[in-house]
Amino acid sequence: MNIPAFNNKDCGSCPIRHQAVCSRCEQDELAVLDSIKFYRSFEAGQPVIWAGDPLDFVASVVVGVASLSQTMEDGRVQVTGLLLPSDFLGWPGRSAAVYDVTAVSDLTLCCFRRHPFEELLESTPNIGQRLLQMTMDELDAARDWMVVLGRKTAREKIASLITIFVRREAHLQKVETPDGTSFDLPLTREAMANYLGLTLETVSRQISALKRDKVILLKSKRRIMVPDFSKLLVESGD
Amino acid sequence: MNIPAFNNKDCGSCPIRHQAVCSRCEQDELAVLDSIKFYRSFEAGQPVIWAGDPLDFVASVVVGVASLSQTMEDGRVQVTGLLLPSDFLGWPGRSAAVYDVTAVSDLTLCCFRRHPFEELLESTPNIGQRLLQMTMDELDAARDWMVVLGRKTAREKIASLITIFVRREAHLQKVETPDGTSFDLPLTREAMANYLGLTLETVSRQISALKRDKVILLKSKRRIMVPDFSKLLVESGD
DNA sequence: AACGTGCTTTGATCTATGTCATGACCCCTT
DNA sequence: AAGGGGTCATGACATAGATCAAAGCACGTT
Repeated sequence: MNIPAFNNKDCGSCPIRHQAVCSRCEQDELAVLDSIKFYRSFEAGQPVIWAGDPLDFVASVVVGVASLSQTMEDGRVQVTGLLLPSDFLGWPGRSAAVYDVTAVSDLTLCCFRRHPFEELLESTPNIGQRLLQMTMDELDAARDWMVVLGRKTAREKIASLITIFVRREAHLQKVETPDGTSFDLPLTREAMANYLGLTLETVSRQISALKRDKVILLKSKRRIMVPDFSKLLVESGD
Repeated sequence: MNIPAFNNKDCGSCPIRHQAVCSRCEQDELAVLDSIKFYRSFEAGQPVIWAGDPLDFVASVVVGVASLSQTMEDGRVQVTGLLLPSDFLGWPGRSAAVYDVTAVSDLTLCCFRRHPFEELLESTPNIGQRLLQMTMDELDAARDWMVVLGRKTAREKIASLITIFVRREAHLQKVETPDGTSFDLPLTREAMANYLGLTLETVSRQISALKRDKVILLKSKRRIMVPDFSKLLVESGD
């Protein structure tokens, strides 16, 4: 039981300082945010909050991946969002979580107490305007994902998911061409299935098929290498 | 070629005055908005804008229904959003449309020139804050729809879509219980299919099945009556 | 009244993906 | 080394929904 530590509590050297909801803030605004912030960490697999539970903070993802999901009465699960570093988590104006939130990998959140944060949204335009921008981007991403869920084949779905991880990895490594990028899948086959609207067996079969067709190379069950990104893009259907 | 007219250009008696992006505005703020606004109307079936085309306004839907959609290279289409009266259309901060926008029924938009509107977002908190609230609600709605696309059966999808229309109709008529609500489907079978990630044949078959099972009654191919809303909800899977 | 067009329904058949079942692999504990 | 839990791969089979095809219906036009 090792809770991942995050010891760097200084905004000045925060890894998401210039992408997160606080990115437009000046020193004085940052000081106010600092007074209502605290960090929380979660182990991979642990729940952050369940839908309907009271939630008195909002947060930025600092390190790791979180998922938003909904579960139907009979147990069917759909993941409706992946939150990567700098993404915003929370529902200003609501006192309870709307969706289940789970730490997919080890996760560190920079949390802000909800009430004072809501006051800052009214009083500090740089925060509200940045959050509006981020929320509109998330909405476009959600709409793009609907095409994946509604119209793509299983193979295209898997390829689409892998492109997300490749792009993220290339971005993190500041590489301009993503050819040859390799990385660890942060999701289990089951979690991928729940994000893609498939079963885990189909996910497994399609990954095997992409491997057989040399679109991806598997160094281990989790570690993937993409030799030719454009080939992957063709397989993803867009 | 009869473009639907909308002659009421006075915000004071605008039907969406208290739900739209302008809902929090005071008289003086409304006067500024008024100076950058104009109305546009579209016939059912007409395109409003294509993805990628330059778009120099944002808008509120005043009357009618618009759809957002994406088309894949091989022609597969996914509708990623329905915009009903008071919903916001547009991409502040972007000079081009992100998705195809189509008038599903006869449609009237209250348009604001984009550049001055963006300035208002900076200078008039009541507008930016309302837009943030609306965008977060849209994002939650998009995530709810992902469950429909990813995890529901064809029958559940149809039932889910009908509940949306029933709720809207009951809301418009200010009826508290939606039992017995009747209304015209604003979408063709094909448009429903594109929203639900199905083919039009499957849509047609499932509507026939729900009719056979007395979940819905069809007065004509388009006009629907829902005798027992709770029965419909059960069929929708949530 | 006849015709054409867009929308819808329905039938027959096919297929991608789900379901069920088994075994492999890997890592941790004893 | 043996056992056990979590994860993953793969085969055999079932089925929901897609595809292909035909025809019905509601219209506006000639």
